[in-house]
Amino acid sequence: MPELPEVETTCRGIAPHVEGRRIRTVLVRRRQLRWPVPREIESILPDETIADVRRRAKYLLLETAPGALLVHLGMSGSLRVLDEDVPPGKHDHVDVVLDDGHLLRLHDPRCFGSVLWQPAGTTHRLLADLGPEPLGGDFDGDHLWRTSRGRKRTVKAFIMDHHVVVGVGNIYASEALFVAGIHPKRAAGRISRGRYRELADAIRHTLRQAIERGGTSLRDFSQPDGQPGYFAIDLKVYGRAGQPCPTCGHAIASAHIGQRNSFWCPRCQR
DNA sequence: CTCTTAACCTGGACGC
DNA sequence: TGCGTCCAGGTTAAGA
Repeated sequence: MPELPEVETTCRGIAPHVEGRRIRTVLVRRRQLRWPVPREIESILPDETIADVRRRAKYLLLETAPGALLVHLGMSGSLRVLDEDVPPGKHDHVDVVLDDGHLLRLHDPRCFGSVLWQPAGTTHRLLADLGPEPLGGDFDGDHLWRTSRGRKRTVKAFIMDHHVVVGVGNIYASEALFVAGIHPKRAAGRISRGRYRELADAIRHTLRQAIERGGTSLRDFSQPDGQPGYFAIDLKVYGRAGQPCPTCGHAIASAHIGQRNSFWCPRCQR
């Protein structure tokens, strides 16, 4: 389920438990995830200290001296900190065992997540061509406007393209377009600068709000029960086909846009 | 270069 | 209850 807010919440949730901790071992129970889990992490990481945990796009980076362990949660992944004697379940694919009796455990039923290795001083190829962070200083409406000139694809597909901006998943794409009043099927290259400024504001606002929710409803990442870090945001249009628009009452429409389920208000979004 | 499509893998919901 | 079908919030490589 992770979109950017969930990944950010996971990052904040695990950081206090793993930063400064030394890695004892890395246990890979299932190597075939989205990509094969590289074997070098099991030999390189033991005895290394996790200096920092950070997020880039939807990747979590656990920084150590020889390099960074990259974790992507895919569609169904979650990370939690557990006592090292908690027995693994069916979909607990990777453990990073720490020196304090805890471990960081990757759980991922659909196996779309990934665990990768990025040697120090290098950039993993999957991170090399990413666009700006939506909550960072390099992202604004002018960036969207400039990048979209001449593009004919739908604006929804455009903002979900992480060469354009990272971290805007299917849910928040629909939500942000609703907030900005832009129809998701409009051609990206035919939207004005002013409206892209509104859209950039809407993307930032929607993501920030979800992260705040995540923070306040954040469950303890070191507890073994319950789902860590996921939270129900009050979505205005996503998943609400046929229900009244919160603004005007018109029925919310839905359709697949580029194979992804999309929701919008036909009256409020043009 | 731009855009679309298929594919990775598993589980849950739903209809018969 | 059992089985088939469809769907899922991500992302990439390949092909048009």
